[in-house]
Amino acid sequence: MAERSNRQVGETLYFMGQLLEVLGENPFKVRAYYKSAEVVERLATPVSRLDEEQLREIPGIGSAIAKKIREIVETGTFHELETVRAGIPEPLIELLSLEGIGPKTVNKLWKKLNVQSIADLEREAKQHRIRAIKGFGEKKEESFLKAIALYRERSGRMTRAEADAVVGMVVPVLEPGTFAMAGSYRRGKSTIGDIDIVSKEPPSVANPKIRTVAEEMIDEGAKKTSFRCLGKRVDVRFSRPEQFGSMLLYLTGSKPFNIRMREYAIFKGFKLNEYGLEDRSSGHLSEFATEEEIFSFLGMDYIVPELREDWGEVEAALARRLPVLVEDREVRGDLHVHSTWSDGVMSLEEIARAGEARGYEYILISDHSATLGIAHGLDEEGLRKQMHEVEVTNRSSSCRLIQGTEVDIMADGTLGLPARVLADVDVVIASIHSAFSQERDVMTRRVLAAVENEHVDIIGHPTGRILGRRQPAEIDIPRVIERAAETGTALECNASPFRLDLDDLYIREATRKKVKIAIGTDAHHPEEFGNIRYGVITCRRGWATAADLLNTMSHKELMEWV
DNA sequence: GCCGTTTTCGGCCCGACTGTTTTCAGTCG
Repeated sequence: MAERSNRQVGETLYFMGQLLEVLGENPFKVRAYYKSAEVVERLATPVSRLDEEQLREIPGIGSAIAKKIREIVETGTFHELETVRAGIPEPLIELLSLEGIGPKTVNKLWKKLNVQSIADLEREAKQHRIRAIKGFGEKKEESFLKAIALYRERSGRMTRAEADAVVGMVVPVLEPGTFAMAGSYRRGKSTIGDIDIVSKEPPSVANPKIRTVAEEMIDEGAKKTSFRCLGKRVDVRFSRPEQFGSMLLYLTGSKPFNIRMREYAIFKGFKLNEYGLEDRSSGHLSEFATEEEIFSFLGMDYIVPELREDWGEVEAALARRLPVLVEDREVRGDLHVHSTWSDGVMSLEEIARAGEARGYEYILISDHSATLGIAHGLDEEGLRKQMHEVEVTNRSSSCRLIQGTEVDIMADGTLGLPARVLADVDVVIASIHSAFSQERDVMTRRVLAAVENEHVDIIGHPTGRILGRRQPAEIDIPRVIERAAETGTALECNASPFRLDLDDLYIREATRKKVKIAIGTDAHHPEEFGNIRYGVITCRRGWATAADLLNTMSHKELMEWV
């Protein structure tokens, strides 16, 4: 039987939450299902391996949901879900994806007009039958049609590069020094839903400038403005400078982190909101210009944005046991770069100059092996010629090029170059570039074979995902991490904004198991060297310290490590 | 349905904005 992935289990729990919500169930019960879904999906360990008792120990999962998870693992669903599902038309749930439509609206449309799908809603709105319902009017009909149109052309979450493009449009119209980025952008997530900004400028000053870059103003109030830019939603909250810290804390989130912080504030006798901390007995409001002052006021260490996920960081901050995360400036080199010897556009000379310009000690030249047809890879002879050119280039460069290769992990788990060649290469990255749809067991064994190969130093982009285009391959990453810990193999955090692979949760699992992480940009073009920051921030989200990375080692230490 | 630094029962974050309303419900973040 195929093992159920955490994603599948999470989606099932999430679906239950949606069904209950549309039925008008107790909102806290609904929240419990959503919360458990989220917890399961960001757990590195597969829930299918945990028994009921172990599941119950996970915060957010109680005895009822623990039982249901076991049921999902064994049967793919659970009895109560099937009972509830039978009473609701399936396409109804999709209506929840429309902007401005929540469970109450879905329920009302269903009960009053027998709307069961988006197509039904579109028809009813066009024929002006919505306005017949009490509480709904002409504007609702318009907004439903607009939401449907928007949903059909939806482009989903942004890569970090796309988000940077939106930011690049908006930021130039704002006054320098008067604003800060917030939301998932600031937290460094690998994909971004919308762009959040906190501004000290009053809306009367900022809004006219914003309109010049907005395709559409979604709403404009005295305290916030929402608009669309490059098709993406941007939210701006306005704040007085004295309250800037509270507003930034609030808008940075995450939502679970905010809830945790506000609960803790209640425990300490305060109400926490975006304006400050209000003493619950006296009503006195303390204001904070910076986030640091808020953490200090509550008696905890400062939590950097990357850690704000309610992932144990609040407890760690209270106990003053937060990790010291790796920083950009500690990175001494890039561990995955392609040259004109395979599918890159840079010569070795150009790569060395780029490395010097960035102040790097070294760059790992990791061109493809010849098995990958599309990438014009190197065979044994080509690789030996490249070794010579690397040597020559290094004579006149302060940034050392390290001879490496990115060798294919073939469908059967063997490598694309013979062992005698790999033995002569300083650093070997082994990656999967083909046969992504193998079954989980086959796929996992394939990667494990590479981990166990004595010549392999790093597993490149381990899950193979391409954000928005290709799901992660069916690989048991926790098992790969366990084995990598035993063999001393490093795992890559590929810094391409289209990959960010491994992602934060596996980085955290890997560092817990003392597996080293190698950040590589996979750069094929000179402008891609800057992507290293996406890799660093992803590692920070995975609680990685400088000691967890290969990139923080000196050239000498790195060579000793391999 | 979860959880307990105040609780094994009774809470569960907090506020902005829109549309449809004469005071609020619903949605969103």
